[in-house]
Amino acid sequence: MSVQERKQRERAERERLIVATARELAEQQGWDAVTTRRLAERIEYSQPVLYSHFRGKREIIGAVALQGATEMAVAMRAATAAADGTRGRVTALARGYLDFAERNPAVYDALFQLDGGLPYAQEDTPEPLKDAFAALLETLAEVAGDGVEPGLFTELFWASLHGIATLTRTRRLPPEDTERRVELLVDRLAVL
Amino acid sequence: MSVQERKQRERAERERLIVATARELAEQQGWDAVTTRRLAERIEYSQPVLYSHFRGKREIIGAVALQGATEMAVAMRAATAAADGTRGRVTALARGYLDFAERNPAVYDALFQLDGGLPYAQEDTPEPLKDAFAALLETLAEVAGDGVEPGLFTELFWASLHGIATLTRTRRLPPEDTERRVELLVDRLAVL
DNA sequence: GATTCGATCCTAGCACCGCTAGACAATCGA
DNA sequence: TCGATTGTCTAGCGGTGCTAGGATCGAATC
Repeated sequence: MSVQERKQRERAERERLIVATARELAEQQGWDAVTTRRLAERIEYSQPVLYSHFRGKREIIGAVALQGATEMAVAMRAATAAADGTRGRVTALARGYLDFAERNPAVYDALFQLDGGLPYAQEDTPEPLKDAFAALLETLAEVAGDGVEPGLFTELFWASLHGIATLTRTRRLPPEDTERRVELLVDRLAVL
Repeated sequence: MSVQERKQRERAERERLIVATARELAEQQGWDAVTTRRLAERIEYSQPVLYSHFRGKREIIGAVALQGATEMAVAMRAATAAADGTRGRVTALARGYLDFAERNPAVYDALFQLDGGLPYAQEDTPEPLKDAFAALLETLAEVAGDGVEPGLFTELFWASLHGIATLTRTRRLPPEDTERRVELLVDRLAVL
């Protein structure tokens, strides 16, 4: 029994190593640089080992996304907890979101740009994803306004942040005005 | 002279064929399916011919993007022209934008998701891109509100639409509520 | 303690990718 | 008619994601 348990532990450890290495490589050099060969070399195993843990590259992206979702939820809750007042919390949330996206571009891509094979906005959506959305909802529900579903409002607010984050990072929006855009967004969208 | 002119014409014609074929293939099967081999086969030339017109695949994406920007500007102006009242025009603009994105996903990707090697938000930004932004600005300037730069407001509105468009297409937002999101967006962001 | 047997891992290879060097043919100007 | 230039192609480079099949190793059995 104990031998099997040890093997299982080692296997789980190796899986964590794969995900961590993929994430690290992606943050350092972008997801294009995360090839199965390079990844295999870094974890000091051969390529096929990756396929004994994940169906393919897509699933590895998905694993990074799930890890990222948990961290993102933590980051957003920490940002809002440190802020005062309704308006302050909403602004802090928006900044926290964009900050996370800027600091963890590869994770953000895994979550919201790339195909990680994860189901979103469904019943079988993984818990970390639901929780990240919940973290947004918690703060935004109180500024949705009368007669507006908090969920719908959160989706819209999220979409706006997502647009800012992605367009800014791909240099389609000049980065220097981000703060003003955030303030305008909060001012207009939120009912304070 | 006339011989050279004919050759030049034929060359230009072939370039149009490449761009049109790339776009068609991308809309049919996605950009991943647009490989230089397949593209070459479809235009009935060998692969290297592509490289006598474009530096590489990236530039082909850029060419599709420019074509798409022109069409998008036309589509948005048409949408607003057919609408009545300030609010009607803004709503029509938003719908027109999302409609274009949904109907031309590959072109939309070339414009706003993929790397086509084009400079955005700069002095040397190609005219079609500037004009597409101008088409947004024309309608949105009048609802920016007092003391808010129309350009900044347009960027934010655009980012929100972009977020809705991309998150919806990748199934991260349920598509059935798009119309309600648009109405909420217009209601809140625009100063009517 | 030797031997079987199953799990584990690696080598080698598939078909495909973007891109390019160099051979070849067609066309042009002298 | 001949050389030079232009245009196009074949073939190939190093890379990709992924997998088949063989080697190896350790645990369990005799």
